[in-house]
Amino acid sequence: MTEITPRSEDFSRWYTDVIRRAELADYSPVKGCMVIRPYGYAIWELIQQGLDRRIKATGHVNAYFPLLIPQGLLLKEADHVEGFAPQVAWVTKGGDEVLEEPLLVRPTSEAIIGTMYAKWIQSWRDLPVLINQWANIVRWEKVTRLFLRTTEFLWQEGHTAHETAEEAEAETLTILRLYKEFCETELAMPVLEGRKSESEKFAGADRTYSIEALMGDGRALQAGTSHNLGQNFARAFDIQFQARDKSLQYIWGTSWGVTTRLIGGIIMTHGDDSGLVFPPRVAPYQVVIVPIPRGDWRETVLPHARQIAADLRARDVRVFLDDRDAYTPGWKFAEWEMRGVPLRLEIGPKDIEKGQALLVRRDIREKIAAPREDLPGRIVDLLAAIQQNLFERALRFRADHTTEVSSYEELKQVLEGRPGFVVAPWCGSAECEASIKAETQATIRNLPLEDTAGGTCVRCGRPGIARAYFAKAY
RNA sequence: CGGGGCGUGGCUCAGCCUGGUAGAGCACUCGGUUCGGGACCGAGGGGUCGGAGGUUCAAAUCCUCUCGCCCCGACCA
Repeated sequence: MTEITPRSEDFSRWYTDVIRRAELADYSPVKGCMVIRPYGYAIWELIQQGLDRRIKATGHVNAYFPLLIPQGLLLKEADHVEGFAPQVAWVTKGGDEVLEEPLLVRPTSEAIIGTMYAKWIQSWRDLPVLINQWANIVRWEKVTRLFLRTTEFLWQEGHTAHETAEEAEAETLTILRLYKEFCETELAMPVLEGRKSESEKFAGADRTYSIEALMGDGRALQAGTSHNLGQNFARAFDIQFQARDKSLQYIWGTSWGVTTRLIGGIIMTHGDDSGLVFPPRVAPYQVVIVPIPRGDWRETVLPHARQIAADLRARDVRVFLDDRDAYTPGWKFAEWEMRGVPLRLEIGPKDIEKGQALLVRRDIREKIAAPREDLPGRIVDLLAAIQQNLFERALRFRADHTTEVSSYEELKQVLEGRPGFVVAPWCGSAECEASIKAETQATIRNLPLEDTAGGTCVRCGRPGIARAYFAKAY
């Protein structure tokens, strides 16, 4: 069996080892593209459910736009082209016919959706348009990494059109908060919400906001972005409406997305040397039942295990009954721990005698002898407790790995030693940002939403416009 | 795209330097005994050695080119 490199020894190897060993994903014959295997795809489905519910609850609807985009459409927004052109995959032939106008495989859908919005929007009465799409995207990345950066990936992308700048800004922030709440509630992954610097913002946006998580190795992961597009795409794609005052106006746009990268975030936030640790709310299996085979266990033990599984399913608990007899209980314990199942339930002759089952928590490895009566209720409570504990643990980790500094020497020193977020005043200049990046590899992850101006720039000593969160990032 | 490393049964690797009939452990299949922290015995199946070309009587091994993957940088969700 493939050994998993301990997380404490080599984080990168641990990450790829555990993904492949747990069968979340595998490399494919296509360069830069991975296969998301059933156990990994189940997590994505749970992410989709949780997110889709929230997106719809805030008034958005789903639609689907074409994968292929005519070259001419991409060219319409100058910053957008410049930002995405290096990453675009092209279709130049259909069958053996060379296309008059090449098609690009969408790296994002502003261009095609903007084009349609121009047709659909005539009046202020048509606004807002609040559409989301679940789709795949292709970006020709130089270097790929399972879940974190692959040539093709899955995501949701919201694209909205509004009557006023204020509405667009409110939408952008609504989604940012939605993402934060989702990550923290469902994934037990704390995130910092904030605004991106000019140099880090989306190609074609006025302002980009992001949520940033901290991984177990002290590097930051951008977990989601929400862009206020201003009227840039409206002008480029001629998305106009007649306003209440009869004047012709450009709409105010937003776009926002999160991707399958979130799965990488879950892995790197909660995993340990024994493998994966899944937050119950997105765990493909929340409980695995391991019956202890002794004697005629199929007659004596298995029926109890089946009954417990049925009771749990009735409470909407995702449960797997591992009754395979090719493996020993000890093997199954290790296997399901590696696969990150939050709660294991062991049941054998001894337990049946005592009218109990043995529960083992993945997060703290606590063993609990639980009486058979109201076992499902106890398990539901335990799953909630595990979810809570994982979030609090991650929050503590982030607090322990966030350092405020006031001098450049201090900033460099902290970044060399213990990784994590480093908070320091910044003057707002791209020059300081770039030189800090060049000298420390750390980038400004984002700037807090609340006004935090004050102090002097950690790099140049001019007045600070904000306390910036620096980190080495994925 | 620059620097480094690696491609040999499903996985991890040995063999390559010094060319001479492809190996190990794990995994897999079948039978049996087991099973409360990664069981054991017995019998099996499976590899044109990443690909192409070259040198040679003979290439996993030597030479050239090429493709892929991993790690570190620059770019990005």
